[in-house]
Amino acid sequence: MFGIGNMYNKDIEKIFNEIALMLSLNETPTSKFEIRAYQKAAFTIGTLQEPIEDIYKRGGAKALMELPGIGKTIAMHIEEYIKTGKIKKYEELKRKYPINMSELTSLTGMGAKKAIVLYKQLGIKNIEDLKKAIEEHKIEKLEKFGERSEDLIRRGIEIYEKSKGRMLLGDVFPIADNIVEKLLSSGLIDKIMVAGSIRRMRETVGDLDILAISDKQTQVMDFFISLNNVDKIVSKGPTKTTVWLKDGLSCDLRVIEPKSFGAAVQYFTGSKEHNIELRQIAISKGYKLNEYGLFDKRGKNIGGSDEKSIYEQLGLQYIPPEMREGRGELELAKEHKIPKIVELSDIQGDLHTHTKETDGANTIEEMVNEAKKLHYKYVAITNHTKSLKVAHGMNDNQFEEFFARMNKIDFGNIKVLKGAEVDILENGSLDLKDKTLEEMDCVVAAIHSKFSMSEDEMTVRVIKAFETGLVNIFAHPTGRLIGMREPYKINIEKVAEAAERNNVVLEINSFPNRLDLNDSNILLLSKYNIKFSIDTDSHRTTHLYYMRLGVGMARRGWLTKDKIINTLEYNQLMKILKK
DNA sequence: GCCGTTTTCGGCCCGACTGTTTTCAGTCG
Repeated sequence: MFGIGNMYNKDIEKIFNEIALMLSLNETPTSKFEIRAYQKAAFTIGTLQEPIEDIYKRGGAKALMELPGIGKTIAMHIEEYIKTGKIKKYEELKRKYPINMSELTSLTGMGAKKAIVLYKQLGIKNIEDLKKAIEEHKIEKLEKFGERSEDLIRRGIEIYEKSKGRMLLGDVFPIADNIVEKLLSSGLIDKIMVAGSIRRMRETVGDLDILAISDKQTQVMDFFISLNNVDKIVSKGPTKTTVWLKDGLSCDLRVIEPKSFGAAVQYFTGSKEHNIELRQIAISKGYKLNEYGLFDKRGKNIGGSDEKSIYEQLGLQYIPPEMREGRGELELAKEHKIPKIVELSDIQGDLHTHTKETDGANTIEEMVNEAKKLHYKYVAITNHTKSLKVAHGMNDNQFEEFFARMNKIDFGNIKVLKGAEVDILENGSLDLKDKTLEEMDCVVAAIHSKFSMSEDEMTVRVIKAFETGLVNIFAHPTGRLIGMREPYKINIEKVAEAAERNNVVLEINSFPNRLDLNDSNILLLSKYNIKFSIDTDSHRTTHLYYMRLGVGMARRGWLTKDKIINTLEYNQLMKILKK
């Protein structure tokens, strides 16, 4: 599932996006829409829940054509790629423009047209070439480029290299909070809100979108660019100012009129795909929707101050930001069938945490106290087991001793569950004696070694572990680390089937670089009758606050409270955890 | 190139800001 198979999706998505970019170079009146068609097809493929070759194998080109935005021509391209590994149309365009288009256009301010000017004038094919040209100050001498362009491209490359364009959601939150706090402290702002992908809780964030109401536009913008976190001003106007932050992230501040605030919040929260669909619904009802409001046929403003009412006026149920990804949520909203998705306040405890005994930074007392501050009813302490030597994993005796010590501690008004994050060994057995595991309240099992097995081997390994009957929760099921490590190859659907049979709960790990399962995994598995647990995998007290990230993933995966075991009261939870 | 309870042809989301210019194309979200 996450192995070779999904690579086709990524490759084809990239190829279609590149075709779109290259088509934009010799734009004729009709090709503008051809460009859009390829972009739309790329989006569809990029968000598919299963390998595209599976769809093709199942129903051929006909099945492909049932996907949104994919017609005869594009289906043929996909077929060609699956059969030959190549797409003729792409190869031809590539011969004409032999440059790394997706890499170059990922730079801020760089689109296809500028990229091709650089190629034709200086032979620049990729970011490496571009870096050299900048060092030699060749860019500023080009027509249509100036000193400022060169400067912005230089900074764009730095940011690209630092973060490959996006930062982890968990890293961006504090940055956003800090800016909001400072802006509010200026006393110039009546209302402020962070929109964009951070509001939708995407696992990585490309930039910050902050919206504010103020009658002192110029002063607000001047205050904004004077913040000490601002590295460079990209653009500055009365309604929109863009800066680069020292953290390596770009940040937009928009000052909005009160009567347009809801429309702006809706618009800048996105996603782009959601908004396009929403505008089409507006058009079908004879309205026009933009970031200033909702307008009727005569251009009369009929809404916009309040985000919720925009959805209502379009005959739609309100859609939580995390669901706004163009994945069918608008159809549900039309039928008023948007599920009541889980909220952070539903969470009653954390079932995956570590202490000093292994690789945690805090004592059990410190961890439990912090959990109490969050008003949790319970917390499970789940230290590593002996095979994980780097984390000082404990053996059976050490667990016995640790649990004996726990028995003597008065934790007060919170239940502290005895547990472990037990390694699933290469052969699918668990890293502790059955007896030790049987005595625990909460056994979390995980893969920490031998990541490079084949998909079949890994799937069998995990299912074997489930079949011991001793596993409560399967932690970070795909093993990916965002920006660092690909998921191991595993058939996650077979794992879900086994989880269903063996009453194993799948984890939604909230750690910022894990977020595993992620939203697409969750949506893919929604057809199985399984439960999830949203845990932080905390290694210090501050990590307990990552819970909101995991809840964000769950919300993006449309999960309701009843699917998540750590929303239960203690007694109910223990029934589920019983072996 | 895709698509259809307005359509198998004629539509396809829309506005702000920039740079290098003298009226706008390119880029972004």
